[in-house]
Amino acid sequence: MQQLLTHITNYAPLSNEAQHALQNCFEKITIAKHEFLLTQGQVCRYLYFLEKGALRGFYNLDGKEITHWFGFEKDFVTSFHSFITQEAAVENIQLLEGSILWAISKETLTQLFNQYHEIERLMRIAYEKYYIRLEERFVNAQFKTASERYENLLQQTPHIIERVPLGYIASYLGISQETLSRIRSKF
Amino acid sequence: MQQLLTHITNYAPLSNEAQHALQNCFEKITIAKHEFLLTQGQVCRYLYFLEKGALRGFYNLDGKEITHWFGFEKDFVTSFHSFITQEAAVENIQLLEGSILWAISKETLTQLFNQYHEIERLMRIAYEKYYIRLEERFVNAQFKTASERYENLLQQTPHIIERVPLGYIASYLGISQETLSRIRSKF
DNA sequence: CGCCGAGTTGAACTGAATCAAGAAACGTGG
DNA sequence: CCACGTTTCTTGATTCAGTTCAACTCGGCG
Repeated sequence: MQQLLTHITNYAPLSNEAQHALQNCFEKITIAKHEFLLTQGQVCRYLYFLEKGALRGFYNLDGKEITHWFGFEKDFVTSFHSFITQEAAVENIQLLEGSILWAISKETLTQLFNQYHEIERLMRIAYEKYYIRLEERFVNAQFKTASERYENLLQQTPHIIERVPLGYIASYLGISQETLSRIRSKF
Repeated sequence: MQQLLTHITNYAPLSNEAQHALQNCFEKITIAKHEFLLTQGQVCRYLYFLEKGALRGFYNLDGKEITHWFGFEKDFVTSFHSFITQEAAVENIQLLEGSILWAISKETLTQLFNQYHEIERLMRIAYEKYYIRLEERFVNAQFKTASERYENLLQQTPHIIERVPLGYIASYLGISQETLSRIRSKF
């Protein structure tokens, strides 16, 4: 929990009251490897902070699993589309490792927004960061080659190779597992 | 200006005071076709609301112009990365038609955030919408074929064909102009 | 020991890029 | 209002990155 607070106060300072309110509203969750945090068709009611562990978001396309994001330590994770719109999710969120998470429901978060301007500000700033990250990934996906994307990934999250099966990484990069294997064999 | 207010109060309701404050802080701008709103290397200080007209964001890669977004009526436009971080922009924003815009500076917006919780909320909600939009585009870019992406675009913004040169659209879709031409010849 | 999932390797195929040339549309000045 | 150059769009031939399908290797585990 301390990790969560220090992480978010990096985004913006928070008064003691607001910190306490947050502390009371997040609920600790521990889940085992391979379990699901969310399956398609459900409405995603929670925003999660990942304290320890790893997970992936994926959806099914023509009978194939498409992994389109990973979550690691200190990431906020949720099915953004479903969480924001409260519509049924098209994606699944699955644990890649046993993990410790902190969860807050959409309703609770909305109440906190009403009570504390500074918490809503925090969220606004978090969205800014996440928007920029996504924009970068988008540009990479559309305008870089498979090898460039792989090298990029290695620089940004070198540890990912040891923690995530190659098939998922290939899917994340938008290439087939065979192609990733060939890219790797050429260093 | 009325258009701007009705558009944003669709996102979230605003008190009269907040609406007045906003009205006083946006500045009207009219610019001619082909002119630039921003060129790479500059810091983007403004968030714009596009009342009438069209524009594109593009950057240079290996001597080629890559158009990666368009703005039309009722869009908020800016170089998000540069506006958020206040670092030098990598992209250019150019007018595709003579346009009417409303501009607000980052400093002024920040002041409004401090004064009006509800305006910061509005921005938080705007980011949510824009995040979802970008996420959708990302998934399309990575996992759909060129023709599917073109058909998608036609459904979402059918008018785009008459207003934007095909070369820019091809670039936006992440394909070459020749390929787009061939896709079109097959309806 | 033999199975199973994860990763690698090979060969044939394909969607889209590139290079090159031509056709159509557009705008500006005489 | 036409003539000319420029920009925009199309068409064809070739090339290439990455997919697909299929077989094979390797390490772990019941």
